[in-house]
Amino acid sequence: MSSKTTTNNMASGKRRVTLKTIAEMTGLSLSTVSLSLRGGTTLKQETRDKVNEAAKALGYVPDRAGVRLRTGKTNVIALVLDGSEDSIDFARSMIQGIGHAIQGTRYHLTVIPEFERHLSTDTINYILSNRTADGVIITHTGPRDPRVQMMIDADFPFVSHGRTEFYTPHAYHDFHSEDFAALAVRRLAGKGCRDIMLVIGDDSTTNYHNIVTSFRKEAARAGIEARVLEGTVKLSPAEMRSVGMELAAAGDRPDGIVCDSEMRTIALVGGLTEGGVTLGREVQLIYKQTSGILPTLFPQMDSIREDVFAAGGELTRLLIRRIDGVAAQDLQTLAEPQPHWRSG
Amino acid sequence: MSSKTTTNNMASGKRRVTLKTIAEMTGLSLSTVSLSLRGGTTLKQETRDKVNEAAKALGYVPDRAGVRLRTGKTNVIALVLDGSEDSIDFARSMIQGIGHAIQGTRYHLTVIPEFERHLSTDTINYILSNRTADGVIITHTGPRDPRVQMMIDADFPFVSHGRTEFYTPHAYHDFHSEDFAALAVRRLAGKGCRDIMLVIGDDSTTNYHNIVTSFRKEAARAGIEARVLEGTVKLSPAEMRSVGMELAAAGDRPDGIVCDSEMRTIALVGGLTEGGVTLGREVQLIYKQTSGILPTLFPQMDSIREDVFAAGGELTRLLIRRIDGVAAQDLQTLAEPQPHWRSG
DNA sequence: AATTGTAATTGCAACGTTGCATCACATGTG
DNA sequence: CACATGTGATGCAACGTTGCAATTACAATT
Repeated sequence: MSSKTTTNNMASGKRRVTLKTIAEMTGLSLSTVSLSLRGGTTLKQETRDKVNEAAKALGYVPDRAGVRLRTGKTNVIALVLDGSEDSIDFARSMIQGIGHAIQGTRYHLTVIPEFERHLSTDTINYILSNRTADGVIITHTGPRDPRVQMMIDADFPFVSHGRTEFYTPHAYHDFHSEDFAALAVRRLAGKGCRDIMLVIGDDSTTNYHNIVTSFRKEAARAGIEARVLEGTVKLSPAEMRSVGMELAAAGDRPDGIVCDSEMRTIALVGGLTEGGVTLGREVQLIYKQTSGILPTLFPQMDSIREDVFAAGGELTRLLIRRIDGVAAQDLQTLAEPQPHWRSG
Repeated sequence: MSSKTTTNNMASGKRRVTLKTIAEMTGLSLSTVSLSLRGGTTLKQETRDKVNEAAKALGYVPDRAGVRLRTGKTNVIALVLDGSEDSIDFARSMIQGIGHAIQGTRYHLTVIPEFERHLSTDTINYILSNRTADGVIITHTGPRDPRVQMMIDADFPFVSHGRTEFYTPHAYHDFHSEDFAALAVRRLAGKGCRDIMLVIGDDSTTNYHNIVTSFRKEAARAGIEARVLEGTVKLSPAEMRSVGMELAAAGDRPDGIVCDSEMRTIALVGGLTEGGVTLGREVQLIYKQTSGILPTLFPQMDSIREDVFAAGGELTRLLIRRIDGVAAQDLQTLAEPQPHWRSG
């Protein structure tokens, strides 16, 4: 139809399909095509059909750079990936969850790994100044997390896996750690434990405080002894293992243990076993489970599960709504712990 | 200084720093600033200093959308994340490795999780047609991987974690599986094993074939019996566990086992142990280790390590050089397995 | 004084998109 | 008939960047 090709570089085979291509094909103007594709209601139905048809036939997909330059929207969400190894396969599950929730949307996921312990705002700062993404997901949130503070101040959309103590509300999705601790304590008490111990690591997170508090409260309510073994976050697996051995040998050995991390559970169980303790007999142990590996390894042991895949999905949905302007206080959800009791 | 503000939207506090900002500040033209920042050699040294100074003072960072629109370069590399769970923490290590190698470059990382088994070219197709990234990293490569074929055909920069059997060379970084198998067999033979078994999963990967072949060859050379337990990829951990129990009870029980996956190792060891076998006594076992968890769990057991973090870094460096135009056949490297023998 | 040569700088168009302001045209109203 | 109204469609500028063609500045040569 068209007699003169404009500035097509036909050299490289097929040219990229843009609004212009559709315009040329339909005989409409570029503006009309653009308007139509975005659902302009002032257009004739016939026109809109024609455009949609051509777009589909040509396999048109809007150029991200063009949109981004014009609108400022990156259509990207960023995951700041904590370097901690406490939960096995946490990263994969989280990413899969986000990826699943992202399907069919215009969003892409970029992952920014964190190397130093997450006290730093460097990464967030980078994201904000580079306009890397429209929104951010952070994990392992602390009570007064400086990253949260920074994004609140900048009025930048984000959602945290974990709560904080800030007055200003922000979007979050969190594991209900209080219920986790309470469930675990009640279970141990129900099994006849009188002297239980909480083995817990990262005291920089809000969950740490939630768990400790709830653990103590629920033990008091059940009328049993409660101890907390803190500062295990700095211990290597080998060191954690010897902690287990020492515990096994100790005179005041607890008869029930709650462990908040899979890595520490593995090491601890290794040490206890080597120290001659039979788990489930002399000592009861309940751990927080996220990966599916531990149940394979310790099929007889009680656990309470956090579904990280689901968390990733929920975080994503919250974030997208936040980006779309929903108020932060309407975007706060908790995930209930899922107990997996093994015997009676 | 400037009397009339141009089109600044001073409403929202501070405006974005662009080339224009620097141009206004230095009194130079926009083109000059752009040229200077990209190291134009025809500029006076004085001018270049002035521009650099202003850029630093203002904290200028080039707008990705602008660059991308103009040049077609996305400055993004994409990782196609396989959904398999064989290697524990594979995803995290890989991403950390990539992230580390990316530091200081202009590249960002986007991760695209794969859900169905990786036979599909949908994801690659999406990346190619959307110009999502400048290059792609894929893992768990198969001998005639259709994804590789597709990217070769499209002449699109990529690097695979794993080799293929295609004639056309492509960039890869791979674990030296042949050496892994040979090392393991020799170790077992050296420990006195006469009847060894390879427990191996995903037969869709190239590594599968490499390992099986090398395992058989090396066993023949050592003059010992060699069996291969195939098709374990479809088994759940629980099923794998019972395989271990059956093996423990079998009359023709092997006296040495090589296992290629951490997940299967855990389940297998669980089953064998429950079946009454003492690892390291009646049966020797060597596994491929990637995560650091297994050594904690089985501190006395031999393993051969693949450093996935390092692999991620190497893949990234190869890919970037590929994007920069280096020939594919010059971008092929192998990682040597690192044996961790525990006793003598 | 005019010309040439070289070094340094700049204008312009384009990448693909969006949204506002405008326009063409047919239909209605006084 | 002049004018307003409404319906559809379009022109234009801008987002930030780059690379080429063109321009200027200025010294050196004729």
